[in-house]
Amino acid sequence: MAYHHGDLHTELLTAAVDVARERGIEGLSLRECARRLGVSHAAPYRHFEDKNALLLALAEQGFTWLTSAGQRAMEGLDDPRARLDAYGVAYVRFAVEHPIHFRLMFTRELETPGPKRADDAAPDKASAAPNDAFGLLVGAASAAFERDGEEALLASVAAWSIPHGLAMLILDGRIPPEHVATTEAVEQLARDVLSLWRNAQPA
Amino acid sequence: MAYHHGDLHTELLTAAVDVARERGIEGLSLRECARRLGVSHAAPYRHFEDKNALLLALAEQGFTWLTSAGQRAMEGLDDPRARLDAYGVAYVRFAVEHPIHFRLMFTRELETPGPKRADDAAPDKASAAPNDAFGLLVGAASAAFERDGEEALLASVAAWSIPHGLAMLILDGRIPPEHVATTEAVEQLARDVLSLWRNAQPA
DNA sequence: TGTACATCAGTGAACGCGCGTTCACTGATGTAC
DNA sequence: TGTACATCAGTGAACGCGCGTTCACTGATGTAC
Repeated sequence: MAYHHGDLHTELLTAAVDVARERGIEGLSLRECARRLGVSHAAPYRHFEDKNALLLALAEQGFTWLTSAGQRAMEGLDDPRARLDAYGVAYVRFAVEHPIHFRLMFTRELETPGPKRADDAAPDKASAAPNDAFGLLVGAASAAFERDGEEALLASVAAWSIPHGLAMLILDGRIPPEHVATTEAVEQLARDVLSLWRNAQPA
Repeated sequence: MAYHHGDLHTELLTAAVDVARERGIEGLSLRECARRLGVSHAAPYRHFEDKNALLLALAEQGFTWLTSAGQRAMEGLDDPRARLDAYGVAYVRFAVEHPIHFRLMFTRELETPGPKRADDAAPDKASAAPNDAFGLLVGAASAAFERDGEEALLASVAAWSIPHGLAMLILDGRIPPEHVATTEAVEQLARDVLSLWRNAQPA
């Protein structure tokens, strides 16, 4: 293997996901990633400022993937409610397929980079990726619930809660295994849950 | 202060919550808890077998509290849908008031004690506390959705997803602050979200 | 009431660990002429 | 085509850190007689 690695940046991202899947996100270390890639433990620092930067990069990648998965799912659908449900199903599927990314995306501390809490400048170089994903949701939700302005936000939160909650419950192992054994089963479960609420009667 | 501490067991639990609130669950260490209680760092081992045991105790405490909060919320209500909604609101409120407990309750690895994975005996001394909380939910959900048997589970998952998702989104800072500024605001938000779904039309 | 003793909850020194990060370095790569 | 040089991506030794856990110990507590 050459001295120069080729694409260590990208490989670090995927190695990090592998490690985190095996050991949990808390068990993830840069040194272990380097080890697996057959590279010295200082090498990652040529590609990421620090560990947090790598985690942030994964989160951003996750938001990008989620956005395109959502767009793909809603493609060709016209009915606003069908579109919203499709997004919800895609959301749950994304979480199940990319659990590390998903968790990282919602780990609050990652948002504002690092330990420079009381800093001055630090222009919050949060990426636009989360906003894209969220914007997509707001659009779909306000159309489906026929709300706008102030109420669009409420509709978005409502629309978001179901797939988010279901995704979290699945990732945390709270759903009986037979309902999450395959991707198809997961999608079916998500659809069933959504339709159960659609058919709910006002109290 | 006496040589004997009085009730170190209990105080360790509350100290752990304090530390975790400040530093995050990953930043929680037994040594820091001991430090804060003015006790040597070995003292906790008189009360908990290891760190994981303390975390488990907190999770169990959380389930107990959640169960009684749910029962209290549904007390005196007859309509099944009103009962389910009350449980949901209480659920979100509990998460906001006890975020550390809540997260610990759903951190999967905690369920089966410690590193004895390939062990033989280890009769899985998981407590009944989670089952109580879950049983309460299943009962409320199947009554509200008028499902039983196999479908009761689906109804439960559906009923669980909304408050769980909303709770997680709040804890992870994804809901605009004005909606979560006070306990009352949180309860109102939970009610609004639930009623939005109750009034949703079939697609 | 007093004494002997078992028990229990603390102490503090010590262990080994893996980690994040920095640093001066060196080998590889590619570009200007 | 060949050479000089800047740049960049690696290396490996070293730093300091806080942690979980164990151990032999000691001081306090309470009970039996």
